[in-house]
Amino acid sequence: MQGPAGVRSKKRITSFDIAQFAGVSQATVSRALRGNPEVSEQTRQRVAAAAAALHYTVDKNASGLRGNSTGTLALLFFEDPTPDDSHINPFFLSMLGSITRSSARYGYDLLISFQELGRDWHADFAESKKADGIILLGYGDYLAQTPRLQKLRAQGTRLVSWGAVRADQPCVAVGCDNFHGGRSVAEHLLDQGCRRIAFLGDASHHFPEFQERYRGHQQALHAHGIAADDVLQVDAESSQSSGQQAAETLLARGTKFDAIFAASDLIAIGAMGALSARGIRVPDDVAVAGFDDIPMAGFVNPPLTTVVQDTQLAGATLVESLVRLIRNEPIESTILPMHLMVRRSSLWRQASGAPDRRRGRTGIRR
Amino acid sequence: MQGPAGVRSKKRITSFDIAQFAGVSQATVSRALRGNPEVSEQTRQRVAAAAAALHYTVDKNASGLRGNSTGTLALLFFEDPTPDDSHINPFFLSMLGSITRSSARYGYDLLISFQELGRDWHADFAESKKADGIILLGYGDYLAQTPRLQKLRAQGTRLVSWGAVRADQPCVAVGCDNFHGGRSVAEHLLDQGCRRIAFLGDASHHFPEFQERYRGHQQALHAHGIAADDVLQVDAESSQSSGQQAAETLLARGTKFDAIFAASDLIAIGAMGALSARGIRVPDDVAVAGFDDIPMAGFVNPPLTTVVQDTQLAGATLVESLVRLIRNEPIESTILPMHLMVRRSSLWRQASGAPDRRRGRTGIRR
DNA sequence: CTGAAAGCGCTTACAG
DNA sequence: CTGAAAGCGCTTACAG
Repeated sequence: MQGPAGVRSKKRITSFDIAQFAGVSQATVSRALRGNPEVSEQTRQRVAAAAAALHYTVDKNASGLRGNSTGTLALLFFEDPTPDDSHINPFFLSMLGSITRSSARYGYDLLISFQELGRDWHADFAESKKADGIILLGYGDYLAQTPRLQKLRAQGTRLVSWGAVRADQPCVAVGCDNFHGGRSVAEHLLDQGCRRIAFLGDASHHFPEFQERYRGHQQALHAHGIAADDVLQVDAESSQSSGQQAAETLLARGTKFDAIFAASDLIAIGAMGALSARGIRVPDDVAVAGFDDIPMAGFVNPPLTTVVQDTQLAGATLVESLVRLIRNEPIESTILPMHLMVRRSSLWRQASGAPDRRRGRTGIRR
Repeated sequence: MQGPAGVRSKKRITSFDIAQFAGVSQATVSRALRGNPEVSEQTRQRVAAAAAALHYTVDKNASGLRGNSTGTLALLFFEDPTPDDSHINPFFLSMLGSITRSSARYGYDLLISFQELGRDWHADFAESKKADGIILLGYGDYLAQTPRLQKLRAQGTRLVSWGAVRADQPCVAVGCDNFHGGRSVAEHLLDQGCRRIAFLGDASHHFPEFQERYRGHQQALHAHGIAADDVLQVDAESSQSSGQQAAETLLARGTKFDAIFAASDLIAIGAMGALSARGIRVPDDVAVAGFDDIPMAGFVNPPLTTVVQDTQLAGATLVESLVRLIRNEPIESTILPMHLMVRRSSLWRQASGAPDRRRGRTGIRR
C-alpha cells in the first residue's frame, strides 16, 4: 500500500544539489544552514532559498556522524517492572507534554524510552550516540542508581534527573520543594484539628522524594509539640494498589488516626478506596491529602487535597538545564516551588460540627 | 558538573576495535552484529563476546547513514494549536505508553513530537531520515491532511494513522469500531428509557471518528423508530471547555432532552459541569455517556458511562502495522473492537422511580 | 568570506 | 563463510 517495495521514488536531495542550485560550494551550504556567522548574509539567504525550493533538509544521520551532536534528547522513564503492563504514573505523563514542547523549542528531537530500573540502560543512549543528553524521570530507588550515574558522568554524559535535589546528587537534578510541600500538608491537617496523622509512603533514603515529604511532615508535627509515631507510618510506593494495601495495613494495626497524608495522589486514591470499603468516611471520619495533583485528583470523590507541582515549569526547567549542560554553560540543580491545593478530602473539622471531635479518636468505624 | 568542557574521556570504540579483539575483519563484525545468517555461529559468538567485553554499541548515525534504516519510529501527535499550553488528551497519553513499549519490543526507538495541524510537518521526519516510519495520532480534521498524506505515500514514506478507518483512507489506519461504539451507547440510553438524546460532537466529515459515532447513534434511534433531530446535535471538539460550551448551547436552545451522548469523555465531563452549574442532576434529570474511557472517567461524579477502547491493543497494532509496512509485508487497516462500560452517569430510569419519567420531558430544571 | 579535502563509523555489493 | 573497498551525506580544520 506504500508504493513499490523498497523503492523510494526520488533520489535523495543532498547538500551538493543545494550547492549547485545556489552556485556555491557544498561546504558553504553546510555552513550557511548551520548559521555559521562567517557566511555572508547574502550567501546565507541564497542557500536558504535553494534549500526551501528543493525541500531540502539536512540528513540527521550524516550530521550526527560527522559532527559531535545529534540534535536529539533522550527521555528515560524508569518504572518498577510491573507484570501487568499497567498505566504510567499520570504525573509523569503530564510532564511529558511539557518536556516534548520544550525540547522542540530548543530545536531538539525527543527520544523516549521506558526502562526497567534494574536493566543495563546506561550504555545504550549516550554510547550509541542516539542523544546528546539524557533526562531521567521516575520515582524509584535512586540510591541503587548512584554508581551508574557517577560512571556516566565520568564519561562525560550529559544528564539531568527529576526528583530529589540534594547535595550528594550524582548529577544535576530538578525537583520540587518536597520538604516544604510535606510540611504545608501536615500544617493544613493540623489546622483542621487532626492530631494523629498517618503517613503512607516509603520514607527511607531509597525514596528521597518521599523521605523529604515525610521530613516536612515531621517538622510540622514537631512544631505543634506532637511526637512522630512510627505506628502511623506505612511504606507504600506510588500506585493505587500499594496505597490501598498500606491503608489496610494501617487499619489492621488498630491504632487511632484522624488523617492520612499520602506521599502521592495515587497512594491517596488507593487509600480512600480502602477506607471507603470499610465504611470510613472521608473527610468526616478521616481527612486525606496527597501529593502531585494528578488530573484525577480533582475528580475523585471527595476531591483530593494535594500539593501542586507545576509540571509545565518542571519540564521546561529539565530541558533548559540539559541544554545548558550540553552547551557547557554553568548549571546548578533547581528546586521548584509548589503550593497546597485544598479540596474537600481534608476538611475534617468542617466535616463534623462537634468540637469534641477535634481531639484524637478512632478513625475506624463500621 | 559534567567533566571537562567538551571532552569525552574515552576515545570512541568502533567496529574496528571489535574486529581486532575478535580476530576478524570489520565487515564481519558488522555482519555478525546485524545477525546476518551468512556468518558462522562460532564467529558470531566471538564477535558478540568481544562487543560485550568492550561495551560496544553500534553507532546509530553511521548505521543510519550507510544503511537505509534508522531503527527509529516517529510518533506525531497532532493537536489543535491551543493558546494555553494545555494538557494533552489523556486518551492519547495512555496510548503513548503502549506505543513506546511495542516499539521497544520490535527493537525500534521512538521519537515523539507534537505538531500543529497546520504546520509543514511532512518534510521533516521522513526526508531528514529521522525515522523509518511515522505514526499519526490525534483527533483532527483529517480531510485537510489528505493531500499531504497522499504526497507522502507517493514518496514511499511509511505511515500509519490512528483514527477513522475508511475505504478512501490515504494511508493504513488503525481505529476502533466507532460506528458500533456509537450505536451501543445510543441503544443503552434508549434502554434506560431516554428518548430525546442529544449528541455533543462535530459530526461532520471533518471529524470522521465523531461522524461514525454519530452514525451509529442515528442508526440506533432509527431502529427504535425515532427520527434524528438536528436541534439535539451540537458541535464540539474533544476538550472539556468545548463540551461545556456545547452543553450551554444545547440548554440555550431550550429544547427538551433526557440524555447526552458526548462524542468523547472530555466533552462529557465538560457537559456534566455545565449541567451541574444549572442544577441539573446526572443521571436523575439527564443521563450522560461519553467515549474513550479515559482514566478520569471512573472518578468523576457520577462515574461516567463510556466506550472502552483497548489502548494497549491499539498501540501494539499501530506499531505492528508500521513495522510490517517498513518490512514491505502485506498489511491492511484494522478495526479494533470496543465495549460499553456502564457506570452511574447513564442510569436514568433507575435514578427515578417514577415510570412516567420514561417519556420525554424537560432536562432543564432549576 | 569561501572552497577543496579529509574523514566520521558504519553497510553492503564484489571477490574469493 | 570472510575480507578489502567503496561510499552514505555531512562538518570542519586548513588554505587562500
